[in-house]
Parts: sequence; structure tokens; C-alpha cells
Amino acid sequence: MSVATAEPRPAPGLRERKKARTRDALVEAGMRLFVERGYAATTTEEIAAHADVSQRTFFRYFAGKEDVALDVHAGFDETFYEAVLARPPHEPLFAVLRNAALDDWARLDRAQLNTRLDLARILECCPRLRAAQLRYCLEQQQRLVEELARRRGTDPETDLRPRLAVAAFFSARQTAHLLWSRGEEHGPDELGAALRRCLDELVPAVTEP
Amino acid sequence: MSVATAEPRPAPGLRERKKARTRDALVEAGMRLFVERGYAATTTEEIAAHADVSQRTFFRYFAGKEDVALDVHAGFDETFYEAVLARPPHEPLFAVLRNAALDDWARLDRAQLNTRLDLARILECCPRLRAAQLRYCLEQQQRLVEELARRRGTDPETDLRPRLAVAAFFSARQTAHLLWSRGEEHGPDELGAALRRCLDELVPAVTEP
DNA sequence: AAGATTATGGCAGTCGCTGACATTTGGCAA
DNA sequence: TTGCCAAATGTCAGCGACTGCCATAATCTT
Repeated sequence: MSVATAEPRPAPGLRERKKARTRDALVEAGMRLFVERGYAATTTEEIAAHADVSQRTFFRYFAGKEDVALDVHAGFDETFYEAVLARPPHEPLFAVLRNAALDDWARLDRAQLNTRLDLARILECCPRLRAAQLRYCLEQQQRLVEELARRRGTDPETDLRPRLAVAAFFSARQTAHLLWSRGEEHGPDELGAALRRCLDELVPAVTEP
Repeated sequence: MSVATAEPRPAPGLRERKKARTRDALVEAGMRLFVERGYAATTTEEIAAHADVSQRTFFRYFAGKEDVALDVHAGFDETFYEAVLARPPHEPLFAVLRNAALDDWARLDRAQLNTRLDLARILECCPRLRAAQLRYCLEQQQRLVEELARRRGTDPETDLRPRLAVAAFFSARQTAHLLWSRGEEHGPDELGAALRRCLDELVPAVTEP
């Protein structure tokens, strides 16, 4: 209610800032080690050591080793979700997702692109981590389903279309990422092309005679 | 080439039969314990003990605790895959998957249905296991993609439609299973209805204006 | 500056999982 | 049957992920 409750933006206090720095340090150290020597070959103790904390503290910031990589993934999902919220209100179901994905892609800078590629490579060669990511995506889907249902004014438990559209969209987007990371070139244009191709071929793929 | 090479069906020898029995015992013990006391609360040593083998032997049959549950899942996927192979050769992409799923469902007996429900319940309350299952499904998809591409006479790396159709199908089927296991009634009719509903709503969900 | 909170470290312990080595068991031929 | 080979199993030691417990140190409050 009060005006001054203030989100933790301006001066969250020393403690909060320190926590944020520790968390960032852990993610950075983790990703660097994952890229350098592989996910499986990196221990949680090493990650903690590189961030100058104990292993015990590592597990106070992350529920598991997987969550370090998933944290990066979460950042990308956040910008996508915002892109969805920014789409015009009466756009058709699947178009919202398709266009939001392209909007989100258009804002990618080089650094984010490289991080995505790192993540894709780590995911590809570690089954356990890939499994964790798939589950994480399932959680993300729920948020989108609710938003899409809200736009249509329907109950997502009764009206299945938001759920089905989101699920189909995720699988197509995942296919696009797979093509891109497996391909020869890894520039932003190639990612955009893969996205368009997969999203636009999805409908014919399920409707063709 | 030879006629008598013989699949391991008639008399696989005592050794093979014993191995099969041990494997079955492990799966049975594992599933029973998972249902009774939960996946997380069941240790691999307990499973091994209930099957009268050492823990080390357990890990010679299964790469991980997850694989016990996934083994059951694999059985279901097998019958579905056979149903796909049995569909007429020139059926449209998505129709092959849809109809195969319904064919497969039509052959379900009560025991299999109960096992599916057990599995669904175990999966639902254990994030790690759910993650493993999602990854496993991803592997299964590859097999289907290749079969569908073979039918069309295309290369699955170039022609994306088989891959996209399979991915969309899996997400719809998964939604159906979710609805069914969360629903009130868990008879075969409810599962069939959920399947039909999800598969038939998928196309409108991605094409609606 | 004292006291209440909260973050951190250290330690012991459980569990999933693996490599190495010895032992047993089934398959097969002499 | 006997004896040999290969495969299956058990035992043991050990690593790494992860957690609970308690003491300590850093921040926040008044």
C-alpha cells in the first residue's frame, strides 16, 4: 500500500548487495569451469573455491549443481516472458509466442548470444543437466499458459489451447536451438533463421494432408 | 542370413533366463518401494536387497536409480512404437502419431493401466525423476523422427516436419497424461478421452486466427 | 555500543555411483 | 564327468553431491 515500500532496487543495504555479488560470482565461476573442463568434471567445491566461499555456502545459494546453469537459462526466459507481456492484447495464441520469440531475439546482443551458445554446448554433452533443463522449461510453461489464458479470459484448466500452444511452441523453439547450436555458423542471423523456420514449419507439420 | 540364427526366444540358456529374472525382480521391487514409500525415500541398497542381489549388481543392471522407473516407461513406448510401424504407409504425418496413440490405447489392459497410473504418480512428486523422464522422451522422439522421415522418403535433418510433428505430438500426449492423472477418474475411458481431446485441440491451438 | 538477525564455515554423515579385485556360476568341450 | 573359459556377482574402498547441526562472524537495529 505505502508508496515507499520500494522494490529492492535503489539501496538494498550492504548485506543484500554482498549476497548478490556472491551469487554472481558463483554463477560466473561455475559457467567458466563448465565451459573449460565440462560440467561433470567440475565439482561444487571447485566452484565454491573460485567464488571464495565454502561448499556449504554454495548449497545455500543453489539447491544443486544444476541450478548454476539453470540460473543463466532463467535470465533468458525472463526477457522472453517480458516480450510476451509486451505483445498487443488481441493477437492470436500462437502468434503471441512466435512474435515474442522474434522480438526477444531481435534484442539479443553479442554477449548474450555467446552465453547462449556456451549454455547450449554444456547442455548438449551432459544428459543429467539436459534433463534438469527440460524440467525447468516445464515450469516456465506454466507461467506462460496462465498469461495466455488471462489474455483470452479463459480458465487454463478447462480451455486447453493455451497449454497446447505453449507446449508446441516450446518444442519448436527447442528444435530451433538444437539446429542452431549444431550448425556451422553461430551468429545471431542463423539463430533468427532457425527460429523462423521451425516456428513457421510447425503448423504445416501438424496439418499437412 | 541363416534360418537358424534364432532370436533369443526359445531357449536363451539358463544364464540369460536368470539375468532376465534378476532384472524383473529389481524393477518389481523398485516400483513397489517407490509406490509404498516414495522414490526419494527408497535407496538403491533397499531395492537390491529386495531382489536378493548386492547394490553393486543393481548398478550393473541399471545405470541409475531413475532407470528402474524409466524401464517401465520404456515398455509403454515400445508398444506405441509398434503401433506406429503398423499404421498404413501413406497416412499424413501427424495422423500416424495420433492414430497410433489411439490404437495403442485401445490395447491397454487393466494391469498396464494401473502401472501407468503408478508411474504417473511417482513422476509427479519427484522432480528429479520427472527430469530424467523428459530426457528419456527426447531420445524416444529421435527414433520416431527417423521412422516418419523414412516413410516420407526425406532426410530428417533437412526436412524438419517429422521432427516438429513428433515434438508437438509428445507435448500434447504429455498434456493428456497430465490431465488424466490429475483427474478424478482413472479408467481407460478417461485416458482415451483425454488423448483425443488433446490431440484434436492441438491443431486449432496453433492455427486459430 | 549492546543485542538481535542473518550469513558463513566446519564437520560429520547419508546416499548415489564407480573402479578394482576376488569369487562364484553357468556354458562348453574333452 | 571333468576341467577350462567366460560371464555374473560380491566385497571393499572411495569420490562427489547434498544435508543437518552447531559455532562463529558479519550486518542490522535501537
